[in-house]
Amino acid sequence: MEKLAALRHSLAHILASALQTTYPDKVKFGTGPDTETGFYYDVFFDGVDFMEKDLKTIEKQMWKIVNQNLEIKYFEKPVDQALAWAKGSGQTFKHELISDLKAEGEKTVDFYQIGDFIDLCKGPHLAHTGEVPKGSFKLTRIGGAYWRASESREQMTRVSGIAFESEKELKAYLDMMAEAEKRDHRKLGKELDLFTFSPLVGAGLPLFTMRGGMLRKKFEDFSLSLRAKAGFERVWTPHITKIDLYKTSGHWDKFGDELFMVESKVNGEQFAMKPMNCPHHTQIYASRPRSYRDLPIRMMESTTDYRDEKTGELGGLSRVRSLTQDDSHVFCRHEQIKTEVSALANIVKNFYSTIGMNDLRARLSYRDDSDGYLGEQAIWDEAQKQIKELAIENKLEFFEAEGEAAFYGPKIDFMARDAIGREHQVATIQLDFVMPGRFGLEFVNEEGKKETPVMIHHATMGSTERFLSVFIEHTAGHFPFWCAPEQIRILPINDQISDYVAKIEKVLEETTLENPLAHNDLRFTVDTRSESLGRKIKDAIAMKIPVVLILGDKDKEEGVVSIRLKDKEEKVKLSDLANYLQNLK
RNA sequence: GCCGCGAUAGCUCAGUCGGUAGAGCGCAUCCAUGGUAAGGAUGAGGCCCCGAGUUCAAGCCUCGGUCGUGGCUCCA
Repeated sequence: MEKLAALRHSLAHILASALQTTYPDKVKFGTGPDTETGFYYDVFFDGVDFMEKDLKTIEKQMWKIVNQNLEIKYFEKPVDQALAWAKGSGQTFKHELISDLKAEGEKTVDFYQIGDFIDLCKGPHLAHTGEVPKGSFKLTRIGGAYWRASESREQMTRVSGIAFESEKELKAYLDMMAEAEKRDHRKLGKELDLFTFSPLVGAGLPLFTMRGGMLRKKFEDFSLSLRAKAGFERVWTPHITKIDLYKTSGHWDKFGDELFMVESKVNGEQFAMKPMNCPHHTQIYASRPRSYRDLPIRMMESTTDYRDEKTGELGGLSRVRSLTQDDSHVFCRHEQIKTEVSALANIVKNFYSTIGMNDLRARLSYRDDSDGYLGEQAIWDEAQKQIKELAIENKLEFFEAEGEAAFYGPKIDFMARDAIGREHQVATIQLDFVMPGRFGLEFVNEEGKKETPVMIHHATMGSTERFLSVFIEHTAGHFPFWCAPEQIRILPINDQISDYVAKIEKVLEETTLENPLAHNDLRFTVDTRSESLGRKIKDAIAMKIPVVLILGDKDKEEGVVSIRLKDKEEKVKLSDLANYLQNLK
């Protein structure tokens, strides 16, 4: 790993050196670290339009440096000399970095030199540029990046590359990326006719087609049914609200800019489109006096929220402005937290193992020292301690992350690994000791005294839209039988067997699946187009229909249907067809 | 929101020097009635994203907007 880091680190310097040679006096360098897959360098181009097509030239120049097998020389400079160097060479960003080092009390600064190119850096580095293995790296893209990751600072150009220890590994990575591109849910959404966007409707506002609508419904129903079994009851809340609700909850201060506003034409009254549901749910809780005997109270909903996300952040279904949450809230006593969180963790495990995403990790998301969190530190400390205990008790594979908490409490965020090894954040369980107090929620305890309940927030899929983007890419659009919008397609070979087709259709119509996931009537179509069988099969495969029934004269004579699944073909007797379908996964 | 890139038929895309537009697939009609990944013929289909500007003339050049996209920042 150390070796790989040195390689990538050195490549960042070689990249910078190549840029320096190609654009003398026109580049100012920011920082150039190694990354999980390669390296990048943030540079400021002065009067140069650096374009994607220029990457090839730079890459060639980099290989030139590699082939010269230059020594990568380490030396130290006293901090003031380093500052003088930065000033003299016009490297204003480097100057800023060195100034900060000086302010931190550093006496000397580490440098590495490749040929004429000097850069401050801690290393590690290769000893010579010639150690870069043949075919081990590639410049991939350019993008924008803020200097020091701050929106208020200069825009740099980030030149990124990928690098591995061998050409073979590089190729494997490129293959993985190509596979990811093939599975891109935006592409599949179009090809499989699942969802669309319209410029007339607006950015980040997906429209689900008939097929996509069915897919959504299957998952929303599944999520609701799992929670119903755990004692959750359905509520319903309106999509707009007076902003007072969010002023009370704290969302107004934190997310006010991202609220869509609606104004009454009658009296000018302002309403906000709801960006989340917890505050509404508190008002259901608050609608009547609650006794400790009523707790825990478990509410669930599958409902659409609206967030005015910055346009640059929208993308496919991953980040939208209308997002549907399979949202749940538990109101309970402190001593009930364990049981409730465990039940929710089980729902999450059950949901993801059922759909074949078994590789789940939990991220325990804690607060950091920054502002913007509500509630006292002592309460947070207790909540974070509990979260960790719960993760251990529930045997979750977890890691801890500071600065990832919600503003009202710590979270257990679940990350699922998909079929090509990428991790996606999906479910969440959040402890909230803040919001109930802000809304003055209470219940009467055994002694007749008032107590404040704890709130537990949970979403199994997170947002339906984002979840579907993950699931589409996980399955590459090969949906399991239970949720496929079109489960079965019948392909008659000619027009003369329509009586036999009708017979099969009747069987399908009369079959109700008993599988709890697919508890419903079968969704099937008949391809009656006057096309060749080859064509019909090709089209059915293109649409990734899980079960294709081929019917011709021979099948009719034998009283069978020819079934074509993704990976096998078989013949099934007409009398066994219903049973066969019951057992499909 | 910021830094780039892009938008041409339903889809994927080509369009040279500024001179009013093309392919493949899909679609429609007809023929062919077929056995496991493209049968044949014919035809329809264009506000070249929108709005200004430059020009005798704009798909092409300039500016603004919309939408998409690669990054950054943000994410209840």
